[in-house]
Amino acid sequence: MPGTRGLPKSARLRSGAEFRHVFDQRQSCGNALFRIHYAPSSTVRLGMAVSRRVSPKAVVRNRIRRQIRESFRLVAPDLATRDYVVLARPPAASASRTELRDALNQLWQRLT
RNA sequence: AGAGCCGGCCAGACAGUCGCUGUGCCUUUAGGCAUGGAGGAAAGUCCGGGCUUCACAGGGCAGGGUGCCAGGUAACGCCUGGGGGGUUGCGGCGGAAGCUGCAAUUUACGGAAAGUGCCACAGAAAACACACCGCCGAUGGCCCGUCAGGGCACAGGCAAGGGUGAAAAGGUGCGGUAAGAGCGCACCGCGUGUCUGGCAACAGGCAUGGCAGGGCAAACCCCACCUGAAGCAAGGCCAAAUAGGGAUGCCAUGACGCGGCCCGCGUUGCAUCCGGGUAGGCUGCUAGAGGCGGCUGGCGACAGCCGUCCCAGAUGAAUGACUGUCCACGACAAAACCCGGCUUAUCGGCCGGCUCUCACU
Repeated sequence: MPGTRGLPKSARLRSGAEFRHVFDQRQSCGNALFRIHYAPSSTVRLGMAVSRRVSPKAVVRNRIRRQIRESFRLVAPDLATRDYVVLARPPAASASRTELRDALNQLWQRLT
């Protein structure tokens, strides 16, 4: 079923207001590497927050972002229709690819 | 073949599957097909431009920057070529001081006879130079001696030697002298003048002065030259919802408040239009001091001409994920308006040039 595992623009949070809305719900869960905030919505959407505080190097931040995107893309159809904001925490900067994936999958599992 | 230096280039490769994003086309509002999609430093933001808005008659000051000369460039604090100085090594000349050839390396390299300031420790003295040890004591003084002469080191002379220091009024040698001193002379160094060569920095020759004067200007400062400010979150355009502003019209010619009443003033309804402007969107946004190849000019940086190519354009922010195979097992690190430099980070590999060593013909 092609298309069901895509990640078009409509499936992403696009503005500061949308991010603020999710954070203001104060609903979240997390582990050592990530924290996921969520809020009710009509569709499943993703937002990412990987700040300079996680790592000053753009390369490292990009690597984390891409793992989040890919991980979300694969599980999105199984998730409840909500807006999610994945917040990276500083230890994520030194984690390996598989560690990042495992940590994310663990959190998605809890949210389904 | 190996080592060193310099310059240029590459930055795991290939295949499959699933994604993201720019453009074009087809179908249609969701897709399909084709094609493009991080760097040599994209980085640090240290300089220089373009572009944009604001400011601006002209001149000056302050502030900031640059600092041997010439050239290159849009411009530069960059680059190229040249000059001077320093350091090191190997030589040459000379009795020495010193001079000089080659190679490597280094240099913020205008001014210290405009002024101010600083120069620890050591040392007698650190700048109108000085006199601790020392040398002399010719001259004057004292003493001894019949004379010849000798002694003392009081006045005084000296700055050669010792010692201190990063640095002590140029160095070497000869003469000279009581001892000494550019006091005299030769050579070297330095200053001044002049001539020659060079666009110039500067170099060389000749003459001349016995010799001016410590260092620090990446201390203040002086001189010459340059310099308006802020940055794409610049700037331009479109523009909801809500609140508020302005204009016009309409209705009762109303209602409420101030007031004893009239006039008056304030508040209040509906519709249309206008301008400002927030969220948001569009633009700026990538064809350019552009890449590649060739020819010509130039020692070179670079320039001119011709041909050819189009080579990221995101915006809560794409350029990725997974699997397999192979190898020299993959570093530093990712655009955010665009260029030119500088600086810093970096696993490896390829190509060219020069020098040295070894081997072979």
